[in-house]
Amino acid sequence: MHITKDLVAASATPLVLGILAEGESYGYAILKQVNELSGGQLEWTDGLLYPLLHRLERLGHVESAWQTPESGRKRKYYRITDLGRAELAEQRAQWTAVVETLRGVWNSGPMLRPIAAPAWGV
Amino acid sequence: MHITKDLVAASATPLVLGILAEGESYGYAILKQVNELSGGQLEWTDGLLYPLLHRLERLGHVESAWQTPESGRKRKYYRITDLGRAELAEQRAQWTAVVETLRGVWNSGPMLRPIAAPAWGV
DNA sequence: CACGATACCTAGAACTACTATGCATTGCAG
DNA sequence: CTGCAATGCATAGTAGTTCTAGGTATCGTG
Repeated sequence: MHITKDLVAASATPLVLGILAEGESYGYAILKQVNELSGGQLEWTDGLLYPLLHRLERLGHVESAWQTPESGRKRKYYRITDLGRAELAEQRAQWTAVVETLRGVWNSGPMLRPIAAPAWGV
Repeated sequence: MHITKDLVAASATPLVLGILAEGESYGYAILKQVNELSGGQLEWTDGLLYPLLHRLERLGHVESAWQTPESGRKRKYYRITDLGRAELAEQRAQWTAVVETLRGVWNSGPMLRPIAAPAWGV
């Protein structure tokens, strides 16, 4: 299953903030995590993630710091800020609202009768 | 609560297909329905909806036909096609997958420990 | 010492969506 | 009987964003 561009875009920010809410991490690791975590359905590229991280930092939702492990390359670790946590909560609320609306439509709730249902082709 | 542009974009197609899956309708009515249905949270404009309907028609997901009611203006009624129903099912599956992934992150499932959790600021 | 994996970054083309505007009809308030 | 709000549909063009493609560099391993 290939996931729509729009859906990928809409879920990117809450996913990253959600992951960082559990602990610091860095770009490459986040990438692997998301790709595995979704069973390969969300095919993120680094070209998607890095600009997003930069944007989140510019907005003050995350902070970053370089770290050089004993062995291996330098990594830029990201940490969520209080503002970021607030944003995450906001995003969760929005997702909940939209999912509720969709569920309403998909379950054909009684409030969803069409306003007019004329015979087709008259 | 103002809903993100991305989220609006991602939910627009499944919402419209979902509404039309319950019966024919026309632009203006769909607009009112969505705005009310979401408690005013999804603020759709006609400039968003009409191009979307045209696109869905171009893709063969919906069909349209003009109708003139006894009283009132002419309306262009839209009806979902078999292809559209297939697309709707596909979209539902995608939404489910993404929502599941998000839920996993938000609930801090045990599989979501960060790969490395170094002391910050070292 | 070469190659695959790790790790990060960005310019610019390619695409897309939203604003603003336009048109036409109907029904109701004044 | 007139003028305005609501109904109803449509699109051009800009303003914006996103993805592709490429670039840099280090490390571990065969």
